[in-house]
Amino acid sequence: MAQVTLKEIADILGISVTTVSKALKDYKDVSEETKKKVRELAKELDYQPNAMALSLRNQESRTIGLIIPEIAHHFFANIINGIILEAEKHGYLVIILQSNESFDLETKQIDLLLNKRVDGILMSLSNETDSLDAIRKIISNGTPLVLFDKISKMVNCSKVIIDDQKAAYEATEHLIKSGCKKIAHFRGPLNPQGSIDRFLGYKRALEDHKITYDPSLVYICNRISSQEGFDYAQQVLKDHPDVDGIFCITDLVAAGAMSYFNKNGIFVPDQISIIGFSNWPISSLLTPSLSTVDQPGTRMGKEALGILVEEINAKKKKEPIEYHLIQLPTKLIARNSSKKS
Amino acid sequence: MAQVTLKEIADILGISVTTVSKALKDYKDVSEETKKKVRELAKELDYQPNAMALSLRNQESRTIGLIIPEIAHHFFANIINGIILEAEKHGYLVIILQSNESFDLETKQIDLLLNKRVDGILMSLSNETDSLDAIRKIISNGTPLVLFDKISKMVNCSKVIIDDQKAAYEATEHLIKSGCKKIAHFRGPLNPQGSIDRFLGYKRALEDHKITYDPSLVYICNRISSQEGFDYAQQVLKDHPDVDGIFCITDLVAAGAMSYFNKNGIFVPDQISIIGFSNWPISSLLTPSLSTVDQPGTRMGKEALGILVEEINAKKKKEPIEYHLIQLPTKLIARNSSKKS
DNA sequence: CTGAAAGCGCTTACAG
DNA sequence: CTGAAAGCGCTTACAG
Repeated sequence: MAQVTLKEIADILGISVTTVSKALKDYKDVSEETKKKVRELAKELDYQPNAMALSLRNQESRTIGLIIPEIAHHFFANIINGIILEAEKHGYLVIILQSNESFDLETKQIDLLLNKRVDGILMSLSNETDSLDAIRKIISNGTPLVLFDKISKMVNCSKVIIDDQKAAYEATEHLIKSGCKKIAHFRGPLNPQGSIDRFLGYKRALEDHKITYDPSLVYICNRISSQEGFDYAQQVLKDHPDVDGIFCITDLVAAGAMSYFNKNGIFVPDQISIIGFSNWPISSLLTPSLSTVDQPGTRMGKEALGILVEEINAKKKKEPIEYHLIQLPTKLIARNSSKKS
Repeated sequence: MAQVTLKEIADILGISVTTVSKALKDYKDVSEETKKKVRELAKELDYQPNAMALSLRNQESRTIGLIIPEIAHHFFANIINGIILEAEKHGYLVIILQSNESFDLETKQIDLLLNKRVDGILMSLSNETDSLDAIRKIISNGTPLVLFDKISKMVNCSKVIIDDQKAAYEATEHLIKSGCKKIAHFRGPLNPQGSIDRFLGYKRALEDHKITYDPSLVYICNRISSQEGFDYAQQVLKDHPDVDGIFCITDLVAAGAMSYFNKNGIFVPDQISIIGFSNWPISSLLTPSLSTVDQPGTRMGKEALGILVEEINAKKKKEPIEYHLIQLPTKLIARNSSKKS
């Protein structure tokens, strides 16, 4: 059977829709007796307010939109987890869209969400994103927006990120302190801020420890794949036979590199130390176990959603909105892949 | 600025809302001249129909709901990927909820989606789900429902699954053919159908190859974690020093087991062969690379969504709905962890 | 204490 | 060819 409406309850009870509505919302100007009758019947018929009607009437959809480059990705999956968890607490539902690192898709998806009249949007940018017009449209349209992880500094809104530069600095410093003298970096693409910041952290750590930065030790992983890690492992040995440490943009790349070394009798960490980034669940199970940097994905999701809800509420009350920039702490996890004996 | 409405366009042009609406929908009873004027202004003002109003008017939300036990899980993440991809093609948005393997949460989430008046629901059951009342409510409510992966045979609706029994049979047979004589099974919890079916496939493969089934070789991983794999690896060696093969419910469990063996100088595959399940992205990078069974996650998501949309359309046209049971093929992936020399 | 009316933004059967 | 009216299911200011 279809869902019950206020009108049906009103008809059965022989009263008006208005009174039913008010009774259910516990208005003080309805008699206790009427309230009781209404409540009982509503319960019996399992009345549930129609969300479509509520949205239109209240001008809020109680839904927020999320655009993310990739769902099947450990870190993002954790962020989604945090967002959904927190959204449920605040009574929001989450529509998820995947940009697949495509700028065109991302642009279309912004329109989809805007048309859907979501109450707010959470976004992590694709690597391809070069124009910010679509994103600025969200803001000029009056829809609260919070950027997380893959952000652009050029957009004026709240942001939740990790301190990539500091995290990368610590990872690189960890290799240095464990005895590495010549450290390569398998970095991410040139465009995304996070990839730039990790590179800068790497570079700064070298300089602070009086190791000359050598651009030929930096390899670009455009797809951030294990295959690239595998291939560059071979390449870096050819280019620099005396390399003794690698800082990889991601655990996946690090795992690919390690797999090459394992297959070719090069001992990790004795000959080459490796550290990754992200702390994938399986990283501790690699042989040797992979050192890495833990990123608080779930927490990032929760924080981003929390700020978004704040801004939605401020907008409703027509209060001014203050933008936040939150940097979440990361944690270095030293395992066996960087333990020089 | 807020979004433009039909009324605003009508006012500017000095015509009625009705005509604007019809012009935009290219009704034949509107003059070309009017249509042109309306279209141009609509474009200029970037008019986008209000989805809330459309939903209420058309009695469809163009939104479907998805309830899944866990998002941060490789296989499920791929399924979500497939669902979202396909949904976008059909013009549907997807609201995702995570049951976290909790029956209570799952029940609440069903209500949330029903209240939201989603056009259809996609679900994979939690391990805890023992009562099917909430799920049957979806059906009696008239909302199309498709179950995938973790299903219950007791619910009368369409289902998309893999043939777990066959896949497990093949995995076990692969170990037998590679020379294993005494094969343990690190199985999943007792309740979920998939876990039962994989166990049955294991058992049947043994019997078909004249290996006596020994219940003491079966260990239950209630949380399906790598830690359980690690612990049971130690345990099985103690209980059965001559065990020479393990079929694990999941790659994660297998990785845990392999990590124990690697740490304790037990050679995989020479002493013990291991095969997992699911083909996690990192499984090929383990040392030795992990044999496994590939499950078509993305395809499963696409199929499930395709069927759901069919049923939504059939319902709209008041056509009878025919339930499908789709079994997707899996693929055995033999790698080094099961290669006896 | 109760309810008729207006309105959220659309669509469409109907009248002119 | 155009537009007034009704209606999707609610809420709330207002009248009685």
